[in-house]
Amino acid sequence: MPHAHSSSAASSGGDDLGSTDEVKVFKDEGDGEDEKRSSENLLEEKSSLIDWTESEEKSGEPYPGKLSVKSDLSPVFGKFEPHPATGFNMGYLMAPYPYPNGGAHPLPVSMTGKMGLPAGGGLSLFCPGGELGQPPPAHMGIPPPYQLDSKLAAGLARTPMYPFPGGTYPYPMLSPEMSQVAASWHTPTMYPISSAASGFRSPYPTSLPISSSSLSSELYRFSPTLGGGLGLGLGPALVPPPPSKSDLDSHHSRYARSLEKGSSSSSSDKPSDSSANSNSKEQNKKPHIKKPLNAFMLYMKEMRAKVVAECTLKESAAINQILGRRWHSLSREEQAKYYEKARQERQLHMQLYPGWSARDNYGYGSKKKKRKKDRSPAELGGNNLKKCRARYGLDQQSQWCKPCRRKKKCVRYMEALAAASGTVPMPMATPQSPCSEEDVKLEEMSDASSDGDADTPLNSASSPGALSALSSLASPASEPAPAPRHPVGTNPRDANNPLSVGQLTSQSWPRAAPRPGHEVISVS
DNA sequence: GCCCCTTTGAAGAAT
DNA sequence: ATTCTTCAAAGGGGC
Repeated sequence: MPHAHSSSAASSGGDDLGSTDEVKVFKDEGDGEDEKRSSENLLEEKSSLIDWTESEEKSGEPYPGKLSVKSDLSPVFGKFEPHPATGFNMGYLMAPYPYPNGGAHPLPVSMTGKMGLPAGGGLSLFCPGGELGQPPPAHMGIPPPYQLDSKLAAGLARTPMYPFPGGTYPYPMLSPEMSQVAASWHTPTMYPISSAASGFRSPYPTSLPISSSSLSSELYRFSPTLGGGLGLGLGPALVPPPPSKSDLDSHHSRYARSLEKGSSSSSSDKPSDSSANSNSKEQNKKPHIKKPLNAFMLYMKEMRAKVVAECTLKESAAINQILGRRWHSLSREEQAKYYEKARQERQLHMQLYPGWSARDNYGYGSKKKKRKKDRSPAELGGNNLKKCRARYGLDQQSQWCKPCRRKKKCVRYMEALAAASGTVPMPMATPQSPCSEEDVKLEEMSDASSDGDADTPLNSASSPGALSALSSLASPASEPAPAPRHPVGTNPRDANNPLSVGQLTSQSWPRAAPRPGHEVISVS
């Protein structure tokens, strides 16, 4: 699997370009020692964050009613200042992290001119209003439950939400209001039992007896499709938007419908408990108890519409990249809110569906998804690479590049990469490059969703040459080798380290790690 | 209409 | 114990 490969490749050094999120955390660029230390601090802090919430839970206060701010805030977080708006958007190539040193400025607008990229003319920005990695100011509070029609959102004026002048960030990371916001954080849940039902302070006591009958009635009563029920005043995770067409396929709606049709089966029953003789179609429509949302999912759900409204992007894949970036730029407290939320979601889920297991959902759907390792290379994108090569007349040695995944010759990518790395612009910019601005933009949107990662050298250590070739462009040879991805005790898979940044098996595009003084830019 | 993409995190499966 | 895989949401896009 590319995941594993990329992991080893990263640790083997020399592929800064192939850096993924976690590499960024442990990246050794710039002030190697300091940043490494900062990265370690970040993980330590995040780990302690979870330990902290877990300890609260263990102490019998699953919902303490407050989410106090730790006093010993890490300098890491203090240093984490989301980078301000950049007028040069890499789209899929955007790095999700702010500059840990806090002193780096993003690519100045003037840079676009230096790179031969119009600042606002031919270069259409995905997010003209500002840098997408910006988390909302804490004082803006929690956005209301929204389910903006993306089309409608697209038509909205692109007024910058955070029209901060370049290089500035107008609000402190740890505003005094943050703790208030955190303190008032309700723990909305995606499950149709309201915290209001059992009290605010401890809505989901572990001792809460959940009988099938009572639970069923509760679920029916609070079904999202039944007019809100006790969902009033609750957050977006608990109060789904009015059912849309797509919602009809959602778990909530399916589940609600199943309840409405008849509560013949206990709501706590697993879906697999229903008749095995049902035809496949019906089976597919069986109540499907979905996994509880993790912290990032909750964050995504909440922030997606906002990002969509800010950007011209519509593709969820691109939006998710932005959200991932924002996620990493969130402050400790802001993330803590979502981790706490997610923890309670899990807790409630466990109570609602005691026998449920994540494996119950394996293969859910019309047909079981093929496991990636069982897929053929073609299924994993090999054909796409071939098609892409044919399309642009590239030779067999051609490698994907990001964001267009076409070839290293991609002018825009190389320019952006060179600019981001501070190196001399590449001599790759050939007139016959297929990457026109519009082309790149379109390709970003299409190619990114049309090929797998198995045959994506940039995403795989199977092509160290391509990686090193590109990384050499982004990284001066004098730079130290990347630090280990996962220092001892920081394995992101470690159950005790749910706050790990990135994922060992990240399927993300490798990103060019930002350097102090350079913003990772985007070509669109 | 199904599946992919893309993100992070959780959890189960596999090694 | 570690690594790998799947699934959560979302919706455009490919086939």
